Amino acid sequence: MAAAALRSKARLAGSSRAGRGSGERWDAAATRAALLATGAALFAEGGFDGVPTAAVAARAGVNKALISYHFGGKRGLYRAILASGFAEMADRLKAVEARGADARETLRGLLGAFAAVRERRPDFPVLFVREVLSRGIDPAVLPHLVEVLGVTRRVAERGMRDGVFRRVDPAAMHLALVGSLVFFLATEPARRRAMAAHVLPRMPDFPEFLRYVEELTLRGLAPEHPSPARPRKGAHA
Amino acid sequence: MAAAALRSKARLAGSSRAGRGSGERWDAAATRAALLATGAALFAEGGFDGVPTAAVAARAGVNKALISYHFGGKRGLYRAILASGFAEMADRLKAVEARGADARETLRGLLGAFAAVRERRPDFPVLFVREVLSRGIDPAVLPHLVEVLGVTRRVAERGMRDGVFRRVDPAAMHLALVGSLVFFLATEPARRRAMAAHVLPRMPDFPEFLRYVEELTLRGLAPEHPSPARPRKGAHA
DNA sequence: GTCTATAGGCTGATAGAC
DNA sequence: GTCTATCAGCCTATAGAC
Repeated sequence: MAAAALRSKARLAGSSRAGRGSGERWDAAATRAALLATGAALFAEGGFDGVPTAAVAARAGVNKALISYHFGGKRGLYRAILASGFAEMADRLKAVEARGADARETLRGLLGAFAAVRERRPDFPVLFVREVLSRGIDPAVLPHLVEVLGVTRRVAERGMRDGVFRRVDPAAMHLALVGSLVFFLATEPARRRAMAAHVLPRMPDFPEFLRYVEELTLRGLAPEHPSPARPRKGAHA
Repeated sequence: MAAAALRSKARLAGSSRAGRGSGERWDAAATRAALLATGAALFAEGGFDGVPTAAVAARAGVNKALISYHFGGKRGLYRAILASGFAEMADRLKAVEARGADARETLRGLLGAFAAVRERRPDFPVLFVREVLSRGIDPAVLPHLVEVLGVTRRVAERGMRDGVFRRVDPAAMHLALVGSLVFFLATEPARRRAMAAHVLPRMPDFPEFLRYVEELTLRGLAPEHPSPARPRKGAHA
């Protein structure tokens, strides 16, 4: 997690930075990437107010002053971290939606997208919860939130239209789904620690939990009768 | 929310404080109560690190130094707030369990207990989430958490034994249920603000959401066949 | 772009009078 | 039990050298 490691990682994923003169070819981009990555990890653990900029800079192997230089201050860094996480989340969900599968299959895909995000950005769920707990949602992330809401709303509506879901409030479905997943992920570190210390019994890991939520939701949303709403056409299962 | 109001509120709910000499009869208890109430509200909004002790003291109408005197410092006050909230939550859930109704009815009762806690302590859900997000769960609240976990686990097991729930992991059921409810409540303030600013569409209020979760869970947990496991006895609905 | 040094603000805790 | 006054520590931001 030292400067070198983070910087070379950033270099590999470098955002199209063509070579320059001598020693400083990808330094700026690497600095930013290191600060974003370290900031995500530390802010997730301690919250915005709980982490000094010195800690972020040190663990990123970067000078304190560069936070102000590149992000305009601590708050700016925090915003940048959030925005990038939300953007990725929204993009993935929209990609699943674009596949155009039926409602049940799309819903499964959305759960899979959650798993993918968790894989790539394990800190994001915690940051997400912290943000939505805070006084006001950052104006920069709100559009992404609205997009996500739109995706799940459309799945719900499509499912109801096609007769594979019973009549429910799409927003309630969204909140229940997102809430249980995000809560699970956000509290996973604490749960893991408690289990390691044997103060909590064994609890499911994320794949197991995902399966439970998927099953519960698909069963819980199933219409009363095998296939009622679709114009007409005999039962199909 | 000034000193006077909080103190008299505390006096009414005073914890068996017999009269004393002259002016200071219930002052100490009232001071503690005011600090606990104000602290809960402010820490919920801003988090532990986000709220100065001066702010808590001022809004409680109490002197800053009394936080150290009565609670041994800021952290001590925070702990006391958490502990009392968790204790009430655990007590309510156990009371529902003690009613001894069948699993489905008990599950409904547990959801009702959530609603009751939210009524009496609107800040608790947020504090709960913040706590479980933090580095380590406070040793003082952990026992309560384990108790809560035990209650839902027993409901799940009983439901499965009686054949009214299909076979699921009780811990997964617990996490999905608690997660969606707590997430809803913890994010309600932010959602409300966003809806007032017309940047979010209308979303369900808590009673509506509770009904959705109850319905989803009971349907989603229902066994495949009307009444399979219970020794024998024809279908019952 | 990066780094050092430092300014300036705020915070939690306490000593000691009442 | 309550209050005033004060202090030592930490934290963010920036000026200016390289």
